[in-house]
Amino acid sequence: MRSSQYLLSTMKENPADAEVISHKLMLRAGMVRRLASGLYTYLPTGVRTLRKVERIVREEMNKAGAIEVLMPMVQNAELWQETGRWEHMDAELLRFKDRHQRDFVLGPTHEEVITDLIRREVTSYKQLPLNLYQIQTKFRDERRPRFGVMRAREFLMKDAYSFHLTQDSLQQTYDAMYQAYTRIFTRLGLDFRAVIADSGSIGGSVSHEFHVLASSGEDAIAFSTSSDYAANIEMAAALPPSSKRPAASASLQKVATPDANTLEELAACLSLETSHLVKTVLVHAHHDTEDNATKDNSVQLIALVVRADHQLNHVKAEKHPLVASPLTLATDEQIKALLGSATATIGPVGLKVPVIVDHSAAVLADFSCGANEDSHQLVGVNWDRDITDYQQADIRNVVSGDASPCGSGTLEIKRGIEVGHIFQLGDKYSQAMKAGVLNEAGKNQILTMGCYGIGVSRIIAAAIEQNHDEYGIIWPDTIAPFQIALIPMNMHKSTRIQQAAEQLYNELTAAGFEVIFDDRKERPGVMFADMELLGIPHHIVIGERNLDQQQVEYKHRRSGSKEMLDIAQVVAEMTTRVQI
RNA sequence: CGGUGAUUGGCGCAGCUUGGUAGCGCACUUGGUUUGGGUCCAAGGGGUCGCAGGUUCAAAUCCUGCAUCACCGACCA
Repeated sequence: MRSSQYLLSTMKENPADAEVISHKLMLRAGMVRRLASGLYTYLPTGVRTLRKVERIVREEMNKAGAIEVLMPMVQNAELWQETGRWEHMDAELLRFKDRHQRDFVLGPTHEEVITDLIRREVTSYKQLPLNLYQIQTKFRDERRPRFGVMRAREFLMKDAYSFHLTQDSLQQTYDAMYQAYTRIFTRLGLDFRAVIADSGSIGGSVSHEFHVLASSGEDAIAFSTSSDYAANIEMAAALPPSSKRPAASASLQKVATPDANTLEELAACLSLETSHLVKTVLVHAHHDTEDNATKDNSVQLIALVVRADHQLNHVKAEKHPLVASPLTLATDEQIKALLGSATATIGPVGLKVPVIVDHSAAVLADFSCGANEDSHQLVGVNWDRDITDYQQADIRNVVSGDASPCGSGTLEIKRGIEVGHIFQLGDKYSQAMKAGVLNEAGKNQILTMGCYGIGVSRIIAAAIEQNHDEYGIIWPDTIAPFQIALIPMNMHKSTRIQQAAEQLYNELTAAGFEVIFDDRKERPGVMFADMELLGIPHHIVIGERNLDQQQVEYKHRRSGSKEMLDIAQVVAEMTTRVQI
């Protein structure tokens, strides 16, 4: 590609609304442009990288025995009503009507469509197992799109769905996908980890996420310092403390804390460590009957208590049998109905609702909590003496230094960008949609399913987060928009340079390399800066002074190392240097 | 969804307090100059000042409403 005939669209300055480095660089390098919140146009350079990521994903999926299909992005509401997700997925699901006033959604995922397909097409156990995938645009109406294509509303995803007669068969495909994902992210040149994950609203039991490690990541991951254990913090179990609760020594007192607005101020005001303070949250209780009204004030509440220096873990909390899922905070009106005033200063003493205490808060003695009265705090509080009816559970996030639940080492927390997620779904969708086949005994049997996603467009942002420097992007060879940048110095002044450049361009292109030939009438500094910003991994500079020795300069973008190459050897040298 | 802030040429910004013919840098066009790290000089082109309404002789500027965008939060006693 000749840059004079291409659309480079590079920018010197950072656009004001970009926050993370990948977003800034994608805009500056001319990979994407924002259309509206969470919606992006891919410019030619962006598309080239997108297609390369797609290619690697496709190759490895095919190799792992998956078969490509393509499903519609627009889906009819009936399917979503069948699985109940028309109601449950709520605001994230973009709904609209066609000209006949029929309801549709823009597909955020395709379990319903693929299950509908399979129940029609597959009738015998002999056709199983099957693993079908597509690479397609998804739309999720994110409450807060951000970080450019990292959390966009419209994005490119590889989603695969497998169908089985038995759990063993599902486990085999699941393992194969785990291996395929490992190969994909390795080929993409990413520093990643597979971690134990929550299956969330998709459903199912067993699940792993694949995270690219980066400080800008939105997820926290807990690692053991001395084993392979790695889990999303949502799932990392906090072991109960081994220490026993000390005996109560203080008496219960109420103190006024008028000026304390934060936990730290409160702790200082009471001369306590924040670890001797507990915080209490009121949430909705789980209803046995499904259609219980949840909007009136008669809703049942539950108090959740954790140490003030810990964080409540939503995922753990909503899995507790007493707690409503999804986790729903009590409204001011509901708190007022319970306590007589809409205070935010809540504590478990004297509460007329079930109390669930985190293990580490339950070993505190002589601690402090809210007095259920504005600006007042109880001190010298003790379990069993002051609060008799409560139960213990693990409802907090692990923190760095906690004992690892695998039994070996302590936990360390790092941040990650979720680029892949695999699930064992079980029969959640096949049961709801009656997707079964005839088994060997001639009986209808509901299928068991797995599903496997990769955020193709997100991978690009994640790769940049891990691969950049002060000059711009540093692409891994496998996903660079171009492999080689050919940079002639002052070509328009020298026919010698021009001839050498043209010849090299033809030779490299004929040898199958993807070359960006910077034939613009620009000064050298402009070309260097643009090619570095773009992140092209291999640069070849043709200059008058080296041409006398029949040499060109080779520069490696990542290492910055430079060396001279004989012009006749360039194609052979590139063959050994460019990774494919 | 809640809070905060922003919206002036393709990008980054000033001007608004105190109303009076819309400006700067980058980018773009033309000519010259320079040529191994974003040269320099000169001349140009390009803006319904987010939208609607109001106040006023006069609104980018003051007032009202709306829209869009960004950031923070959505465990906090």
